[in-house]
Amino acid sequence: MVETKTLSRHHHGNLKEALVEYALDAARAGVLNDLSLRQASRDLGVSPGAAYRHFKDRNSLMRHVAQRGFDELASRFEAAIPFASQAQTSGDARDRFLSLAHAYVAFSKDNPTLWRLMFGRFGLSSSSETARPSTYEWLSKSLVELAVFDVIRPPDGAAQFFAWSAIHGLSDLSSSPAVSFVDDKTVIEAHCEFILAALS
Amino acid sequence: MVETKTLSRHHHGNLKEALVEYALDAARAGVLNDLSLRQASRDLGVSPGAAYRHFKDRNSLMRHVAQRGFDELASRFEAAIPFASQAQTSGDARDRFLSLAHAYVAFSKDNPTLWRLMFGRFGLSSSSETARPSTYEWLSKSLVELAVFDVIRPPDGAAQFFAWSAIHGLSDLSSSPAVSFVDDKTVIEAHCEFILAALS
DNA sequence: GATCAAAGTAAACAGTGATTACAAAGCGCG
DNA sequence: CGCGCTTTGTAATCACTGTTTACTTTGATC
Repeated sequence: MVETKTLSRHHHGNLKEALVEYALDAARAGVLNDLSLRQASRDLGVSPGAAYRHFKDRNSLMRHVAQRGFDELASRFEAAIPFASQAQTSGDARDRFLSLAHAYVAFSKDNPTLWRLMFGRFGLSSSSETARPSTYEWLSKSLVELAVFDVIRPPDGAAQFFAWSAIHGLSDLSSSPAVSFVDDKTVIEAHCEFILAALS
Repeated sequence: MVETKTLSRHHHGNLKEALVEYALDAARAGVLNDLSLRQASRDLGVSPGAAYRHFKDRNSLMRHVAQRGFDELASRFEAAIPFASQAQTSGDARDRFLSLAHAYVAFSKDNPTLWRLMFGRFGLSSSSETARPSTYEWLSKSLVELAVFDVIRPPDGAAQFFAWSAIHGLSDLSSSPAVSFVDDKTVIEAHCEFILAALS
C-alpha cells in the first residue's frame, strides 16, 4: 500500500532538486539551451512561478547545474584515482595519470552540453568554483607521483598549469561533434605521452 | 550636399551586414547571449520581421557571427605570420611559432564571448568550418618550419593535433574571466617551450 | 513604362522570464 | 489541540520574444 504522492499535493516535495534533475536531463538530451522554466514547471506538475521560490532566475538554475557538472567530474576523478590512494611503481603512476586523462576526456564526450555550460558562460568564475576547479588537485597529485618515480621532473606551477590546459584542450575539442577519432584510447595515450615528454 | 541616407528609406541598404555587425558589437560588450532580433531591428530602424529576409532564424545569425570569428582569427594569423612567408633561421621559426600562440591567446582574451560562440554551440560542426578550422594550416606550417631547422622532429598528424589542442586549451582557459595571469607573455612562452620540448 | 523578384511593413500567435498579491501546507510551541 | 509564522505553491498579469503571414514598396531589367 504505497501512498501515491502525486495526487493534488500543494507541496511538490523537492522542487529544487527536481528542477536541477530536469535540467540535467535536458543537458543529456542536448537541449539545455532552450530549456524553459515554464515547460519544466508544467512537466513537474507545478505552476509557472513556483520555480522562483528556489532560484532567483533562470541563470541561477544554470549555475547550479554547472556546479553539478563539476561535482560529477570530481566524482569521476575520485573513481579513476581515489584521492587517498597512492602509486606504488612508476608504471602505476603512469597508469594513474592516463586514467585521469581518460576520465577528463570521457566526461566531456559524455556530457558535451554540460561541459560547455561549465566552461562557458556559467563556468568557473560564476559558479562557486574558484579559478581552478577542484579537479586540479587530482591532476596535481598525479604529477607529483610521476616525479617521485622520476618519470618527470618535479612539477612547478607552470608545469602543472601546462598539463591542465593541454588535457583541457583535448577534452574541449573532443566534446565538439566535429572532432572525432577512430580510436580515442590511442589519441589520449599519445597526448599523454607528449605531455610527459614535455615535463621530463 | 551629401544625401542623408537615413530618412524614411524603405530599403535599409545592407541590413544583413548591419545585423551581423550589431551582433558582433553585442559580443564585444559581452551581451551576445541576450541579443534579441527585435531590439536589433528597432535599433537599426527596421521592422521586427525584416531580419527574416536575411536569416532563417536567430540561430542562423549566430552561425554567421561565429563564422566571422573564424575569419577574424585567420586574419590575425595572417598578420602574425603571412602565409606565403617563410622562416629563415631556427630562431625565426621559433619566433613565428610564438607569434601564432600569442595571436591565438590574444584573440580568445579579446573576444571571450565570440570565442565561446565559435567553439561552443555554434562552432566548428555547425558553422561552415570543417572539423578543423582553417587556422590549423598556419599552425601546421609553423611546425614544419620548426622541423626544417631541427628544433623539433618532423611532426606527424598526432604531433600537429597535440600542438593544436595544447594551444587551444591555453586559449580556452585564458578566455575565462576566472583565469588570469600576472604576465601573459611569460605564461605563453613557457607553454610553447613545453610544447616544443614534447615534440623534440 | 510594365514586370518581377528582393526587401521592407504590419499585425498576429504562441510562448517566455519575471513579479505580484494571495492561499495553503507544514512546523514549532504553548 | 490550536495558534501563528515561515515556506512553498497558485493565479493573474506584464513586457517581451521568435516567427509566420499577407501585403506593400522599391529597384532593377527588358
